[in-house]
Amino acid sequence: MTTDDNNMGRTPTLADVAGLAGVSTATVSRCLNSPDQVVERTRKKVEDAVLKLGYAPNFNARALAAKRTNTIGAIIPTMENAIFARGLQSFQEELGCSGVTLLVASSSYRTDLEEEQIRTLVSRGADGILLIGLHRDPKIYEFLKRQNVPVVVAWVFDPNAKVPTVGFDNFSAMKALADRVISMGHRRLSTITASPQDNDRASERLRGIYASMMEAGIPKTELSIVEAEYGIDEGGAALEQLLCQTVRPSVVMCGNDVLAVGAIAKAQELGLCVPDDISVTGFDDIEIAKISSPALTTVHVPHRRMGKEAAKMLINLVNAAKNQNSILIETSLVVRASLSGA
Amino acid sequence: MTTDDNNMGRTPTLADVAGLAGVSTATVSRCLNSPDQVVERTRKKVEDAVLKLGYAPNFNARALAAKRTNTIGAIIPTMENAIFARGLQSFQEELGCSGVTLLVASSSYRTDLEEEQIRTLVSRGADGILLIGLHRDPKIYEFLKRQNVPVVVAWVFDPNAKVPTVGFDNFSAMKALADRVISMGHRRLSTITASPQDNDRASERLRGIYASMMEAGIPKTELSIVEAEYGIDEGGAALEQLLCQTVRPSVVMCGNDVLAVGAIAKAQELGLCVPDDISVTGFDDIEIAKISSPALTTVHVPHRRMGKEAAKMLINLVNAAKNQNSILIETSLVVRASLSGA
DNA sequence: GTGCGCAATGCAAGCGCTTACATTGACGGC
DNA sequence: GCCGTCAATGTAAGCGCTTGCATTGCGCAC
Repeated sequence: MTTDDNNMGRTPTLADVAGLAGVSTATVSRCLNSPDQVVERTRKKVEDAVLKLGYAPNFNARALAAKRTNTIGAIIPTMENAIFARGLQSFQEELGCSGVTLLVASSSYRTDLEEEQIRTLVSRGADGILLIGLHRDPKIYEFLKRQNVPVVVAWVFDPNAKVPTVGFDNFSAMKALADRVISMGHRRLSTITASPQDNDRASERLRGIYASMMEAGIPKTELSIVEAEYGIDEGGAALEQLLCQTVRPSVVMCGNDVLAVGAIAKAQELGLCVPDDISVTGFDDIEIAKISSPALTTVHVPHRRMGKEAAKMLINLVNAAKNQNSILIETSLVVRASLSGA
Repeated sequence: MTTDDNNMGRTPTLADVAGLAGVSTATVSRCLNSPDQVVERTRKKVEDAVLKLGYAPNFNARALAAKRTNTIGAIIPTMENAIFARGLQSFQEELGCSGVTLLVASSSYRTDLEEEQIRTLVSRGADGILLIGLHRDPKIYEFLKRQNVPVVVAWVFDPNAKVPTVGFDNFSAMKALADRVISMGHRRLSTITASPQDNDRASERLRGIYASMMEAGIPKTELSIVEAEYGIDEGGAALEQLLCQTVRPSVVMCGNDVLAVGAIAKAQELGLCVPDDISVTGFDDIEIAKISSPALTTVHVPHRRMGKEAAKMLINLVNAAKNQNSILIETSLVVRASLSGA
């Protein structure tokens, strides 16, 4: 027994396998990547050697040589709530069907971090990237184009964007909800929203509320706005802030279900009855919307379908590089007990 | 203007930067990795070239040459609920402090998938790996050891395991809860749990319940068990199943808060009053535990601290390779309204 | 002025893999 | 029996980077 061909020291390489199997590295490589090019007998020898050595290919070397990673990256604002997790899960499942691995990073809603992570993903050789929302420094899109990395943007729909989008119309969805709210007699409106600054979903939804108010002839000033990060406790805190104001709003439209559930809990804690004293609405229709008490009026977003479509589109782009048309995901109003007439 | 030194075609490489800056590739590399080895004037030239070219280093090439990726991998059972997400978030934050990137994969609670993903992470050159729970094929641990990739296991505590763990004592935590439940007079017990088959957290917690029953002289048969995947709807379905049995349990101890919230919602839907007709307990103490109505009796797990400690430990292992001692994360009982006397 | 030490830089050998191209040899048609 | 064909395999040139070692040239002590 020699000292170097067996399981001593270094982790085994392609060359080790080739040596053991008595073939060239090229043949081993072919066994791994396109087995049908190799005759049965040879393949068997190679497979035995692989097993015996416990060989695992070095991904980085492979990526370097092949200039392809079969990897797609996604950057989401946060992993901490179910909203993105669910869409991402089906995104991942769909990718998996095509043998593509998903790399996830979360930006904590910070554009600087996001930018850094985009660079990281690119330099890791992601064949494509999924981003949430369109709003970001144009330089990033240039960078991506220059690096030849296709991008799909999800969670928003904009057929005129310079990158394909898979998502819903945040403006119209929220406007539809606001229309309903206003039609039920609400006039003193309020909203708890993520900062619309760097967040086009939030700003579009806000626009939706304003548009609805305008149509109903309600002055803009009738909407009180509190910004909050997404979280149950944050929703509660935001509600308290709203209640401090001179006129108490009759309804609070929350940027998502998590905020809404927090707001409801806090309202109840403060002795208010939802919806009699104050109505609350959410956005997303995640599971807690249904089990909240009172159950949450919200906008249903088919996250899974969105994730799946985004994956398909990205795979197409990676493979064929032909342009893809943006896909509109339809949302729907779900009216439940947390909303009542004013 | 020549055709190849500027921003045409290919993405720029180290050599391009070196050419533009009029230095060697080694110098450029040093500028990027240990700037203090390079004199100011040279560094400036290089930085200008980098900017001008929009150069981004090729991670794979770097990893191949340097045999280090500054990357740590984590495989969690699911991204779909907040339980792991939160621990992972602080894990990531802590890693970020040391300039380490996190790669996340989710195994959907499937051991075969997990194994595959471990191989993927290793072949991607992860410097270390975080795993949830100890229970898995010993071969995997051997593989990891052979590949020289340090591992930390979280969510469980076992000082005798062959790998360091950062977690809590699932057995004792659940036993403490069961002790409380039983001390309140409950005798007809039930539990909704993940399949304890491949899940040591679940099996330990189950053992905890049995241990408590035994101490109280309650026969094992008094515990009805329903297995369910983690999810609100699944919790509801499991509850229905429990209610079909001849004797209705007076308490249902759920494997986590998500199941518990689902069970509560379903019970209420069926016209039962919680806790008067049936008590419900959870595990984890995530945010919804507090806002559920009635609020959930559960076991508080400091997920953030666990994530942070795991990160520190893994970084130590990667750097120094000295053995680390397992860390016990203390849990605590949180008694809220969902549990009452039998 | 000479020589030494040392900081700054360059040279070039890989890292482990893929793949275009070259080589081999078995087989069948003539 | 010869040769063309083609499938199976081998050869070797990179992929873009890091890094040990060699080289350069500067400042200083003498």
